[in-house]
Amino acid sequence: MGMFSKSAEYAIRAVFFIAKSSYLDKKVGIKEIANNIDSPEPFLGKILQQLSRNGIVRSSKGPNGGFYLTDEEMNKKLSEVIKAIDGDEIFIGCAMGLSQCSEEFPCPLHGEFKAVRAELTRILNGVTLAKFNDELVLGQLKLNRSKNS
Amino acid sequence: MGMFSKSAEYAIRAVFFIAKSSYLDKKVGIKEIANNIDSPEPFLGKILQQLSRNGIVRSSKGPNGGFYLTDEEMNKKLSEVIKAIDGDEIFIGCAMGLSQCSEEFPCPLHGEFKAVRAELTRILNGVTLAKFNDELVLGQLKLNRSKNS
DNA sequence: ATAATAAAGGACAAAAAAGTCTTTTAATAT
DNA sequence: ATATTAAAAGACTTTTTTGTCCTTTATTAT
Repeated sequence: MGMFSKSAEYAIRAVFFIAKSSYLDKKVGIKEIANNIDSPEPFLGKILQQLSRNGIVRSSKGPNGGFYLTDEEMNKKLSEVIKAIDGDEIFIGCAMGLSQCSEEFPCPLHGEFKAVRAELTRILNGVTLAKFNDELVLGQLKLNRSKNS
Repeated sequence: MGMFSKSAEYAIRAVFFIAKSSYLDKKVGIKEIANNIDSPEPFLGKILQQLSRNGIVRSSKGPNGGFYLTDEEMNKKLSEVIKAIDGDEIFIGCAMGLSQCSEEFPCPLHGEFKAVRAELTRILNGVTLAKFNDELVLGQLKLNRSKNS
């Protein structure tokens, strides 16, 4: 695995895609999202449910329904997206997996990993969903695996 | 999960413990390691096998056998331990899981995550197994979950 | 009201990670 | 040589993660 779980990776891509659509006041369905971010459709459904329950995205049922973001969600940090899916272990946990590791009783790597976690936190707190929308809307960035740039 | 897999966490703790024993020219068996780092004994065996195959630790069979490190292994970087178990995805992979993400065709988070990965790499390359031995041998650091400091 | 649409929810299946058990191989002490 | 010790190897089980499918609920257009 990479830095995050597969679910969290899908979540990030999905949220960016929804943000892009919301920019045009357009709700998007699971199918369209899945097609655009290369994710299995039913599995993505589960992830979107979680994001919805955690207030990261909004949804409406029925015809013309789908997922969307309001200004409120646009200002969510990427760290909140990650936490909604993977929890906060990556932000606070001990690198060696020692539950009793703390400032008071630091593990051998505690000091070193503080820097890594701080950098990770700083960056993921600094990125809001709105922040990338311009680039995404301009088409300079892509969320899927298509070959042609 | 945290930053690394459970297996990698056990591996780091085990390698530090073996380093500490090797400092005293003492080989250690799976059972003793497992007891001291809070890991399931047979599972740890598998992990030590992998570390051995990858040249991170040495082992000898038979009476008075066990795991140990020579000066050569003492100079291994922590990043090599992680890579032996988890592979190198965490050091090179795209945060969003996009396989085609690259310098040329960066994903929306590419630039931001470069900094995180660089910091992670810098730290894990900077830590050799020998480096922590003094502290460990002096007993200032611990590798298990025991309550009394 | 009714039909159509789309997310929510729950039960299930497959794959991967984590963990266990037993047998084999290599080393060493007697 | 033989018994003993300890890692290596392989087969297996459990748990977690990932992924699928089917039914229900809510919304909207007619």
